[in-house]
Amino acid sequence: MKTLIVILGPTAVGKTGLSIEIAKRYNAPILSADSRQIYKGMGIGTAAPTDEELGMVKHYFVGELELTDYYSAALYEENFLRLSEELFKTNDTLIMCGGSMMYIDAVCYGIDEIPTVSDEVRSAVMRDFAEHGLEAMCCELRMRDPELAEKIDLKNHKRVIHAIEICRMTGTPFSTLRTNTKKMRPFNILKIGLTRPREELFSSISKRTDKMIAAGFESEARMLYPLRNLNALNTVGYKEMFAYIDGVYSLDEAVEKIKRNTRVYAKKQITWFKRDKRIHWFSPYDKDDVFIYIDSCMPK
RNA sequence: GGGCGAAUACCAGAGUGGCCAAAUGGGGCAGACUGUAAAUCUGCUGUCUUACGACUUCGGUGGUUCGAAUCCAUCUUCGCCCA
Repeated sequence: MKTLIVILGPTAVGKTGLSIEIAKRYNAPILSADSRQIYKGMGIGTAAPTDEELGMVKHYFVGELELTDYYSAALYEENFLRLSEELFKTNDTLIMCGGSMMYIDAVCYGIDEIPTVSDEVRSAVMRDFAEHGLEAMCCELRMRDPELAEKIDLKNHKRVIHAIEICRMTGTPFSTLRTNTKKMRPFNILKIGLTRPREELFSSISKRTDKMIAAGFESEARMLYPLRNLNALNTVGYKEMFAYIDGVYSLDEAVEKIKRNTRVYAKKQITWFKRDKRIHWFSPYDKDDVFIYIDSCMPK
């Protein structure tokens, strides 16, 4: 039986380091589960594995996409499953490492089949939203899919807009496409969550941010600045650096904002992962405990 | 030594007799989440497990008043100015 070891946890907790050690020990490649490290040119700001680290263990899904590429959790699921099937032919163990909650869940539990929204529909909906506002969109949603309108957060324009996109796209209510069923995978999944006391995590975030700056984050951001409107760059770290380049913040202010927004992000990750009872939690310092746990779960 | 000003919840900072447990911002906490998710959105933030409720607060103390964060006296601390 094949095994996928999932290393997850909030940002800056120490996933990369531990995943490499586990990878070496089990002679397994690492499949990153990070919605931003997957893009090219964002290595510093996303704290992606360094060239040295990439040299130690074969990594996938790191620095592969162009910033202009469309991507989503569903695409990730598809790509991941195809790749893992291939890799499992020669490996008993694969490692997934990352903190993108939805990507991890898409692979572990599956995500419903929903057609990709065409550019025409998307821009038409966006235009309507810009012209008529959120309330009008909510009205449309109540008409097209009353069931969903009851369920989703109508103050969250992203949700409302997407729901309408799907309804218009398919001609059927979005809710009929949501099966809410968990898919089975042809491999074992072992979820290792890394966690540390809040204060420690926050100080780690602070230190890592300072390191990014020292490592040349500003010039990386300046390089990407012309592309700042791309979704891939609607990302903690880059947003604040772009505001600094625009003169909205001083560098110090930008750094403070980055630290704060990274803390917020880490909290959201923690909140999400809390729900998943299949995760076994460890301190990143207790490597031996992690190894013992993995060994005890490995089929032999 | 003298004069003036300030002291408000974790921080900053409004409030200058009742509508004040006290605006607003920051920070913090909690939550939602099925297609760009490091996105987007929500709630809480004096204490009392929940509150239409109760209790304790606005530097300290003592007053005035039916009623004080708001007025008076005094003390303490800080800032500025004159010596």
